[in-house]
Amino acid sequence: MATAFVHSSCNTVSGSNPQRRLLRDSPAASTSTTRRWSRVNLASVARTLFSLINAGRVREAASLFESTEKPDTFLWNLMIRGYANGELYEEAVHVYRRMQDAGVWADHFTFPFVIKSFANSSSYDDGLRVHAKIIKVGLDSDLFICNSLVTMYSKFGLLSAAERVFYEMPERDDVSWNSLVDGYVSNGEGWRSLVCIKQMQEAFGMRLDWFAITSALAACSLELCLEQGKEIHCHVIRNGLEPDIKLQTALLDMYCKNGDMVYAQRLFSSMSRRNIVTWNALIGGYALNDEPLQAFASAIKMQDNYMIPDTITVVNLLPACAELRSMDHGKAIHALAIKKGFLPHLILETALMDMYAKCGDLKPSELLFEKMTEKSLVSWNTMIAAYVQNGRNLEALQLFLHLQEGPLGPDVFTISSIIPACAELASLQQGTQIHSYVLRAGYGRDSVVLNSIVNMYARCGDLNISRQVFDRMMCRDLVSWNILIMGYAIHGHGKAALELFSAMKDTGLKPNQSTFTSVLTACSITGLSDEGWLHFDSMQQEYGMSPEIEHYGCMVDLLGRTGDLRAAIDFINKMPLVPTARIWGSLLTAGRNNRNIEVAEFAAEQILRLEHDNTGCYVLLSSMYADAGKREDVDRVMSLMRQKGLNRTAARSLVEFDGKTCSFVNGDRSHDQSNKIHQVSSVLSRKIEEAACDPGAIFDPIDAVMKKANSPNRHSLRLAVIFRLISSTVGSPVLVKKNVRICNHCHHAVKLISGFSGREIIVGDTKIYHHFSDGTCSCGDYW
DNA sequence: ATAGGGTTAG
Repeated sequence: MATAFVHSSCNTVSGSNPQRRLLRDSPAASTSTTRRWSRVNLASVARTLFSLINAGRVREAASLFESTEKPDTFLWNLMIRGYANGELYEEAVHVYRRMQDAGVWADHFTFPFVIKSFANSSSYDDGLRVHAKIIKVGLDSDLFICNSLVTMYSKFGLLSAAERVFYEMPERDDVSWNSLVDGYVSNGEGWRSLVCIKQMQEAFGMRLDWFAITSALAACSLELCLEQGKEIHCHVIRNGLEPDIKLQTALLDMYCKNGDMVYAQRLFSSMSRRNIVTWNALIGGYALNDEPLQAFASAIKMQDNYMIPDTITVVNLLPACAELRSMDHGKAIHALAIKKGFLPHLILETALMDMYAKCGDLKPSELLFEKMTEKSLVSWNTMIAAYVQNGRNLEALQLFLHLQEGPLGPDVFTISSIIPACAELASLQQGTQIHSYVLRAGYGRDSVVLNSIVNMYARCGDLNISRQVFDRMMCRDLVSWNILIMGYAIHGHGKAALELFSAMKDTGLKPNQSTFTSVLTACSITGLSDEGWLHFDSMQQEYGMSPEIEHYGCMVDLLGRTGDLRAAIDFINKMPLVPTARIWGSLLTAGRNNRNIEVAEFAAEQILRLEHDNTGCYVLLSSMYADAGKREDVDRVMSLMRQKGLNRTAARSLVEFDGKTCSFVNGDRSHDQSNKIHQVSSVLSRKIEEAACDPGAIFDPIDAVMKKANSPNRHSLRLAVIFRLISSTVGSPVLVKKNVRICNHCHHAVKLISGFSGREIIVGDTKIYHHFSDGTCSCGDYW
């Protein structure tokens, strides 16, 4: 052994560089006696250092190493290995640098440790440099080095580089294959890893070992291949592979991820030993598969078995709290995590943010997010999604813009949260920018993302672009069609929507429940009565579907639209489903539009029986009374609402200007141009009164009762429309988005304004889009 | 002496 050390030391020290020899061989050390003594000394140091490193005693090894004069390659390698195996990668790299500075040559033993250190400290540039060096010194065909490089590149996410090393290496062993397979799995490429495994088995006749099996199981979890996962399970049993606790847990996890909790539970019961990881996998499985109670039960059972919950247990339980919408459970777990000292922890904090948001409380989420010392893209995505889920679209958009100021770039998750926010806000400019980002970032083939973009353009009032994106999609799925049909429906293009529906059927796609929601919505909004009934029947007769509450709602809307309120009530009474507030809401609207107060009162009664806090219902009823001149009833309804401690939803109108969303409330004076807006509003109001057909102009008790700020002249919609009219190019359409439905007064006023200004004005409310032009509206005054 | 992933957030 000692000779080998001396040999490698000679290799390193002497070489053929006279200058190096000159530098290293100082006159004092060049006598033959000193050299012999130092060889003996080096050999004994090597033996001690070797056993210290193997025992994991790196610090002691380091002090011995530092006191050693002129350590040889072997000693340097030992130190680098000691640090790398102790996960002290910075130190390992530091030692490697000192080794280079000392002029000692790195060999085929050195590089695997160095590569590992760069790989695990995400030192991308250093990793590439060391690869170049390896090629330069001619070690690029070494099996161990190449295997390490494959792992390094896949840890960097550079799969094509990993593949290149793999395919160019002169010989490959099982570690080479397993490293590549793992590279695919850990980069989310489940399919490619399964293909690779098949190849190594079939084309190269290799046996799958423990590592290959665990990778294959992870791939089956990723791609939801339950059948292949089961095959691997059989393979384990058939080939008599000793299923150790890790392998069994990997199997358990595969069943959990594939949603087969029955099998997972069976496997779990059959296990002779279980550790914390096993329990965590089971708990995570129940939480993932919407069995929150089972998740909690398992956590309790786990503790009965003397297992102490760890960070991962807590992370796995949080989605169960979210699923139950139980803040109490969530808070208790949060408290436990604090008590146990699990925080701060990036993943745990992110999971907590998500839990609070899903339980409907954004405050704790925001606090957690602000205070996080380290934020990953997932943290940002979670917070953005939290805002969107809770209807706080403006904040979501602000946070999204804030994210882009930093080093992190939005990914598909970010995009699929933020696009619906743009749709809700009708932020066409923002949405368009994000669309172009999607194309640049290469997410333009993701059908989920594209579908949300088609929807976004439709909700931003641009049906043409929406259609264009749809037409250019590589593969349109059922959702794409449903979205586009709905887009045409809400803009009042019922005929076009129905044409799309038949085009969809021509492609061989089978409609689902959502398709019929889109189709029936199209019929009801456009008043296509015969077609509506035809499709309502065909959905049952031809497709064997049972209509859901939404479909019945559309039919009530349709009946209301044709003015047959008696038939609408009969239809509701004969429905096989229990009518919900949504159904009575359609009847209420029908009553309002047909000016039938009795029907409206009846519908409102039903709604308030189900939803005592439905403010929209009070408001609509009171406005009907107002229009009918029933002052006492207005007072009665409004005071009833106040008694219940309810406030009417603050009406808001949004417009986008210069890429920013501007929000207006009734009587708003907060805007830069408020003075001008109000001046124009007064002028227009006079013109509208002169036109003398405002239904509210003759007698308007609401105006009398409410403060002046609440007069229809000051409604948020009018302010928003005027702002947009005076601040945009002549001739371009005006788009306003509202959070409540348009009132009669505004509808009438905007019709006239579109005539006065010669501009197209599009107003999206919570249900439909009104296209005003030349003094008329696309909804035909029924909404 | 050298290369290796059981459970964790959207």
